[in-house]
Amino acid sequence: MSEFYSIGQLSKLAECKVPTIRWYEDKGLLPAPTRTEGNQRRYTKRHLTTLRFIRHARALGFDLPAIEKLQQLNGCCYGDHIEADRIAQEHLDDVRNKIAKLKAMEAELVAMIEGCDYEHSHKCRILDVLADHGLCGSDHQ
Amino acid sequence: MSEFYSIGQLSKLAECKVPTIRWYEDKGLLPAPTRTEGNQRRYTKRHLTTLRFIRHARALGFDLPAIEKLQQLNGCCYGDHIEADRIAQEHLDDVRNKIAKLKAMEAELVAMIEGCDYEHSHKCRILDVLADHGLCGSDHQ
DNA sequence: CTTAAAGTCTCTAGTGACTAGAGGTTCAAG
DNA sequence: CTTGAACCTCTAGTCACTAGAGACTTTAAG
Repeated sequence: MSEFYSIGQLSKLAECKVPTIRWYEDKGLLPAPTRTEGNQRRYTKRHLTTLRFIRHARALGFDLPAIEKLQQLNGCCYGDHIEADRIAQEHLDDVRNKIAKLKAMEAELVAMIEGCDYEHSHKCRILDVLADHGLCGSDHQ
Repeated sequence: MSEFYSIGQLSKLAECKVPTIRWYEDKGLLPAPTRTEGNQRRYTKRHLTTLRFIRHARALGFDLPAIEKLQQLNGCCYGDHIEADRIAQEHLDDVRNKIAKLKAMEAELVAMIEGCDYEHSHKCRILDVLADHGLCGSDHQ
């Protein structure tokens, strides 16, 4: 078994685009790998694990600074566990806030679209509502 | 009643920051107002109406190209109504997609946080799950 | 061994919708 | 007339990438 992956191989294995890998290295999330004599990157299994960690955390919506903090915790002591929990909980709150906002948007959009009875009124409620916040029910920001 | 607003007054009336107003003008969403001899902007009620339309549409999550299209519809003919409806519906689908994705994230975050029983296992499930996608249930991207 | 194709390198610029700041000018009140 | 708030333009920064240019390296076929 060959020990090294090129950036393209790593890209396929981790389902992460090549420029994104380089970008993570640039930002310090993925350690710089060794290079060939011709200056091309050669990665190890460890890099693959790290990259998968990053991608998984991204898929869950963590931002890069949070991921960097999570990486520094290795989970072997109680403090690490508490801190990981705090970061995850904070992010969960964030996600829930976003959901709430989007649901408010959704409700208002539905009301707007369904309330539009052009056939009868010959006025488009969608454009009316947009023009006048007073015409819509909720107090979105 | 004075006919004109300064950019600061408009800002307060429309609850929109001053640089944002200038930026909308730059992007062609808000018509360029007249200027004083000293080159300061002077807005009319019409500008206020337009700016409120933009802000309301933004609050509902429409992006600027969509808002520009909506502005060009005045709602007085059937075609306008159909088009406004199409744009709104498309955006609603978008919003619902985002909600679905966030809910998937939420579920997985909750599972991760609640499944973390550090007291017993002395391993932090949060970090474990992030390191290995296989440990989590869903097929988020 | 040569050659061609595919892969890789660095660097810059663009995305969306603003926001922040520098450095200078104008307005309105007293 | 002075002062200070508001205004002007322009540039750069945000986030997490993505796209592209132009040059170099690696790999597989012949």
